[in-house]
Amino acid sequence: MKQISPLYARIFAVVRKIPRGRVACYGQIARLAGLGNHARLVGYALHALPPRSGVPWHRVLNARGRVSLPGSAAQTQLQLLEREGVRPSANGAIDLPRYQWRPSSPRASAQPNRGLP
DNA sequence: GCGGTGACGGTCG
DNA sequence: CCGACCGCCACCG
Repeated sequence: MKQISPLYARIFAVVRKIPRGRVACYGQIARLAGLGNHARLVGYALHALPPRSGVPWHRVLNARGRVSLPGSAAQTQLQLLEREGVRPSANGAIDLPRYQWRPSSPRASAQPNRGLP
């Protein structure tokens, strides 16, 4: 049994809040977790995350809308995303402005997320 | 206690 | 659009 740091716990908590069919980038998670712009820590935390944690780690992408996992794990993540209705564009990247999760707009009343077919 | 590493982000070419 | 460089911080040996 490993004791996770409160920092990790906060990161995991934020990732858990990502709705289905929606994605978030590492920097966004870091900011929501109160880590500032230290997105690397989020990646590190997710790396230490066991597969059965119940955390939707597959909804976390980098700022380019690309999967950062090396090897076959990337395929797995893409498959999980596609299963939720999130599909990459022709160039292989996910349309962030289209799928990115918005916990709550600073300027509520405006959700530029329209465009879903 | 120190040094290297990494599921990143932003900038430059 | 893509690739390379640097910075930033926690974890591991």
